[in-house]
Amino acid sequence: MKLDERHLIQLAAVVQAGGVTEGAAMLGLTQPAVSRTLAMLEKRLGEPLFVKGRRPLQPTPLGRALADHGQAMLVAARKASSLVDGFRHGRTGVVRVGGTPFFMDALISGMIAEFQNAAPDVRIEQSYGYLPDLRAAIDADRIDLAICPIDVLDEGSGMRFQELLPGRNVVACRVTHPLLLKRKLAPAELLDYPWIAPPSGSPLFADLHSLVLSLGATEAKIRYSGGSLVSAINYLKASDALTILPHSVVFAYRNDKSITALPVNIPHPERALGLLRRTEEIRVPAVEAFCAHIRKSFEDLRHLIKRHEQAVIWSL
Amino acid sequence: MKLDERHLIQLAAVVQAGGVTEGAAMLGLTQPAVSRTLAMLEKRLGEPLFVKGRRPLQPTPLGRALADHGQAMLVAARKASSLVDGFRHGRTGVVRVGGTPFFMDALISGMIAEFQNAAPDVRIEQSYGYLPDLRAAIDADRIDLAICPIDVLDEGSGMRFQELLPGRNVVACRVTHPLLLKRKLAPAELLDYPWIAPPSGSPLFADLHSLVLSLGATEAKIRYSGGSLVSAINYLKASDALTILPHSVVFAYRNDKSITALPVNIPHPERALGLLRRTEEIRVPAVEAFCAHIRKSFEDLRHLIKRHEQAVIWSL
DNA sequence: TATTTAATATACCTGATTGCTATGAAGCTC
DNA sequence: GAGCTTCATAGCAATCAGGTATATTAAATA
Repeated sequence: MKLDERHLIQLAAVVQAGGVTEGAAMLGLTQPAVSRTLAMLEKRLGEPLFVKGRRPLQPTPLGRALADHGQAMLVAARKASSLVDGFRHGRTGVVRVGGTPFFMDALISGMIAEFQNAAPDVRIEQSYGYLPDLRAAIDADRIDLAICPIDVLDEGSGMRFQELLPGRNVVACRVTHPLLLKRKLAPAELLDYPWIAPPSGSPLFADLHSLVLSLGATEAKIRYSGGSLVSAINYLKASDALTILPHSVVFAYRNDKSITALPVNIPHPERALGLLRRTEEIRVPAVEAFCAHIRKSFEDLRHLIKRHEQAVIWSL
Repeated sequence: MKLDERHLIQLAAVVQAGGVTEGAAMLGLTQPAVSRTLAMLEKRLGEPLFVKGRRPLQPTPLGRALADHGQAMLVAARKASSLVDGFRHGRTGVVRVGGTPFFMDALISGMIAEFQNAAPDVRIEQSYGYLPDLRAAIDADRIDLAICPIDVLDEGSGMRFQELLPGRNVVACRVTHPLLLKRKLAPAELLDYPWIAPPSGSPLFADLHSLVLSLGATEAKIRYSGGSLVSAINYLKASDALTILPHSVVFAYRNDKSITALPVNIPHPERALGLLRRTEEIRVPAVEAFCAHIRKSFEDLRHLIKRHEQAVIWSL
């Protein structure tokens, strides 16, 4: 016996409300509509759903049992509705974000936490990678967006790039580093200290190479490599080693007061940190909201950096 | 956002089946119908439910989440359907049966067990009472049927009566009772022994009274009263007391070989055990099936009694 | 790469169903 | 029994769900 789901829901509402009129109102329908539905149901079933002639409308056992199933449908329908509403406002869903390890660890993870304070029902699936992998992942729809440094985006790739921060690297060291005591720092002195190599394959690795070249050398004294950001920072804290890091990453650790940037200018890369997405991406509100949050966060970060630097200048 | 339940179910079927065509088939619909439903859904939501251009049809996160809710509705709908089917064949439901204690305990309880061997999903709610209570209970729709002795049913009461067994009482005693040894049993001797009184209010109680009167006395030596059937039987087994019982009840205990009926004729009541129901009862299949089973069981019982008595005659 | 094949989308039509308003019938309350 | 509330019925308009036929698209194969 095939039953119309709508009918069962109306039945459930009536049983729950204890009357046709109220049940109809609960569903935003008129009483005659629901009344007819019940009459049709009874006719089709050949069985009554309510005992006749009792005013506090009393369901038969069958009526009650069917109403229970209708109730299940009703709650499913409600849940589906609220799911859609949540989804539309970006309050629900999944965002798959990929990015380069250092930025993700230093900056993005915290921004994700902030985002989820406002949108707790959006799940974030993070993954790591560098530009080629990330592009492939976006193409294959394994991630919704990537956050990574990028120099130039070839047109027609179906990708959209939005800059978040200009590229700017610094040489990082611990706050007790001897070079910080020098009144005047000769760039060549950098080569006197051991270096931590950024992950191979990362843009930073290439930047380190060109830095070394600009210093007139062919290679630095690489003593440690392969570690994640935390490993590098910890190593940095415990030694006089140097490494190259994005300025924003060092900035993010400013409250630690354990690492800082050397006051030495190094060539900044022709590259900016940015948001990479498909242009013809199906507009997933949660993803939109997340991207908006990330952009907002970086904008705030830019201002913060600017204010911070002015403060430093003032204090000099 | 209001969503049509039917649409969600179709979505669920498609997601589950992994294709529109198969999903449609699963629901007994054609492919275009379901295809259009999905298109409409996507249009209304403003969000895609499936990622385009992939043949092993792949739902978007939203599509999958909505399909889950649709799945819930689908199982509810299936359950409702099977509920109705079960109900129509009397395989599901509740039967509320009232009856006089002795018959219920001695005969009906066993028949209920047999019935449920065939219809395990029908719940039986048993209650006790005598005719006036039972009639009131039927009227108030507290029970679906009553099984009790009844003499005459006034017309126009909205009740229907179906005879199950003719009224026939016997004097019961334990198998080692001294009166059973007597070659010829004078009815007056019955009064020499102590008696167990049936529950006050029961027809049997009235029968005992008229039996005593027919023996020329005004009252028997009542030593025990108020007990249920089991109490009475146990008392009977442990003493030379007598009591009046329906023949069928004593018959039901024949395999116990602990109580029996005295070979003495006593007036049988103008009353028959029967099934009492409302005439305009809404036809609940489970109730119908149960009544049919009860009538069948009593018919079998009648034959059994007849065969049993013939065997007894042969053996004499 | 061209061709075939399977699956999905679209177009169009019909009948059923839903929703409404208006109104009659039936219970409950006092 | 009067008045009030609630349920049932009738009639009507609009929508929608379902069907068949067909175009389009994506996958599979040569």
